[in-house]
Amino acid sequence: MKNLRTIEQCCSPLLQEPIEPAEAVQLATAFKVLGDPARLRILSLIAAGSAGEMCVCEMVGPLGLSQPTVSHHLKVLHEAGLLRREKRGTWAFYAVVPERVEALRDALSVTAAVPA
Amino acid sequence: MKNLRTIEQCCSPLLQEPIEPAEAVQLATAFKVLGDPARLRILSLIAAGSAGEMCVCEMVGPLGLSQPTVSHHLKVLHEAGLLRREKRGTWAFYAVVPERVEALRDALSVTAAVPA
DNA sequence: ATAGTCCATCGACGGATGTCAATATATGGA
DNA sequence: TCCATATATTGACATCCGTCGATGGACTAT
Repeated sequence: MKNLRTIEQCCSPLLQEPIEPAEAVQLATAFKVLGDPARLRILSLIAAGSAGEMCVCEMVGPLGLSQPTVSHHLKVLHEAGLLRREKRGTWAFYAVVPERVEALRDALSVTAAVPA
Repeated sequence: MKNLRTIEQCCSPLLQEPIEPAEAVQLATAFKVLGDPARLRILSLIAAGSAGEMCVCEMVGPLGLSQPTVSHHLKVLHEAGLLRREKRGTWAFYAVVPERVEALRDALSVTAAVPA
């Protein structure tokens, strides 16, 4: 698990221009993070919730996984830049970083993107 | 490697509605396919090429991988519905299935999608 | 028929990954 | 200070995955 901080510049649309080997590694690393059911459920759990954020203790039950396992997945998602972490008291609250998800989404664009 | 044929109905936007555990498995299986540099490069190589399709012998060189390895990745991409295969003579031509890529792209939508 | 080319499959190997129990760390309250 | 709660880390385990060499199967041309 390296190079997770430098994925920021990634995600040119791989179906439109030939992708560089190095960029392929970056993108693949990001998609690999999404390639686990537990992590997708964590993202959905947080994003579809009403608060926009969620503490770890609220996730363990619904996910049906042990607390260390949930903590592990949260770390992976956080290091991939997909989750923001805020510690308040003993609790750790996690929120989705939408721009990060959008960036990965844009990499899968088939037609040219509309400028913002 | 199972359930690769039934991913067709997948991909409701996971950040907007809570995702079902079974659907999370389907989606994760699909993203896992994208979570490899070689497979991303294969998709890009074919899609960014001028013909829209490419035979295996044209990929081995640029990818710098052995022919069995390339064949393995092509199989994975094909079973995931991301590549279409057509055999002509001794050659096997592969083409990207854009709708499949779009479907995965839509799963990462943050805002509601515009109906076609 | 024989040889050659293209592609897929098999078997094996090393490394990565998801999971949990046990433990550590930190924060807040009695 | 001491205990309880919340989270992170460690260590271990089984499984999965990417890779290659060797082989097999199909088609073409000579």
